[in-house]
Amino acid sequence: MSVQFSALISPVNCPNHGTELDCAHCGVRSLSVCGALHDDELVAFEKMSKTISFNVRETLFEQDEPSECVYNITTGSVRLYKLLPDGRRQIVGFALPGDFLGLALSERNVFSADALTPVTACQFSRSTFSEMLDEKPHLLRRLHSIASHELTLAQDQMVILGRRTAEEKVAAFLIGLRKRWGRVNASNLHIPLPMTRQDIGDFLGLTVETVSRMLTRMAREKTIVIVPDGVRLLDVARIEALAEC
Amino acid sequence: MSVQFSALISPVNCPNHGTELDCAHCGVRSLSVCGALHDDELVAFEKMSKTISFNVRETLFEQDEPSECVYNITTGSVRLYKLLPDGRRQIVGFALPGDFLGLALSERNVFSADALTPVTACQFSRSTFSEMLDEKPHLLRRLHSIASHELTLAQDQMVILGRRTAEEKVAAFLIGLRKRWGRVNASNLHIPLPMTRQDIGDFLGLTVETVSRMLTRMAREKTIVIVPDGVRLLDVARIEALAEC
DNA sequence: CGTTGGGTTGATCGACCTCAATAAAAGTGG
DNA sequence: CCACTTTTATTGAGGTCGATCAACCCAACG
Repeated sequence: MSVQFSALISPVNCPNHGTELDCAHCGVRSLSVCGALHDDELVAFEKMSKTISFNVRETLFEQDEPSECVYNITTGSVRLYKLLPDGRRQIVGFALPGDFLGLALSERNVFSADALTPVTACQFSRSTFSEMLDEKPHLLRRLHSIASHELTLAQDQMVILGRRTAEEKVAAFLIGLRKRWGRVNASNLHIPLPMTRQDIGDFLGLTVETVSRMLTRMAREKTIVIVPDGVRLLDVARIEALAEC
Repeated sequence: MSVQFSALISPVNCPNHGTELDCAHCGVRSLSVCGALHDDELVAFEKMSKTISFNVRETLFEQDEPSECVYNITTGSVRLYKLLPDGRRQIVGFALPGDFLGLALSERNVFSADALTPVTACQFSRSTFSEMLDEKPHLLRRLHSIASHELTLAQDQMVILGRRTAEEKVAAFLIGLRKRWGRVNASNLHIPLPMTRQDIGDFLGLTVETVSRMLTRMAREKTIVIVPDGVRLLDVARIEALAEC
């Protein structure tokens, strides 16, 4: 992981020298917006982008601030959240490699984003990106398809938040993450959890303690094993039954 | 209301005779996808659509069924919901006049939709509509902008579901509806509630009883008045404070 | 080696749910 | 127009799931 990471952030040292090499060899291209582009378009596309990296806990952008850029995550994970004035927090999603941030193309950011792990991303000026959408309808089509998918996921999350028990929430969370990691990473029984228990709680509408208790319970019942930085699923069928029902 | 309604459903009696009159005089055009079209495009657009009406409780489409059509609501309200196998229900939204159903353009419906009141809508074949998007990038752009907005609303709803108290949920619900009715209907202190208390509960992750109790409490404290088919806001600032915080 | 930030575990509390009864409203058919 | 049923809304009493509060563990780190 650390090897892969340092290899991928190397372009950061010369951010204005976008070479063809990056996009052509990008592991997440097929998953991303860029997957919609032909090889020749990709060269122009790459010139408009800048590889950028963030350290752990570093902020990509903040809620309500003017939205200057959009991002395509290449490595690492990002948490996306909204804060209430009194400090309550709702995490609206976790961005993984291949995910696009800035779908709304709105004047101001509708949530905050910060890095859970070291992160690399392709950064585009929002206005440049928006102009590109007017020139390349198939890119817009792709973006719309991604946004629709996100909307569907958000609606699934509404079911989880509104109508499921703590145990079902945690099970659904694990199943959802497993599916998403599966797009990036073949191993699908080990689920990396780069976020804290607090983050999971703020995503599921639970407290840290409840998340911890549910995970320990599942571990006690041999449904999962808690490992450093994640969990390993032992009884996928059981977790899916909890999540689906 | 009943007069307006019967006037608007008249085209239903001759569904294949879309006349220019409808779109040109449509009260919600500027709010809808169709707002993106020029007058000349509108004629072609209209030919592809069919005015359709639904009675109270009638189903527009059901979750997981193949998605044949997309709809643009012209009058009435629709509830959109997901069911869990054990009967628990999460309402993911209410569609009002001007709202578009079928943003995802997916093969199968991701939620069910049925009419809360008599409803009229413009119906398009999904495939026809999708082809039209390829020909008219500005229509796609409009659709994407609507989808992004819906995504933002869904994320706001996640905050409500995950991190707010029962009273705040009901307050946020009223404020949200007020804003949306304001686009259709100028009167903004009277808020029509075409849905039942059960529906509101299933939207907010509460039970009927809790919704009823919160509304009665707000009425007792002179924040609102409960009227037939809706509420009237007395102290908007107070409700907004509850919703915002 | 003290400090700090996660994570776990236990005891208690309370917001909301559940269950039950009643009231009010809306259909329905004569 | 009125009995009758059905649906929706309200209100109360009591129970419970997850929150809160508090203690403790452990690993990372200067």
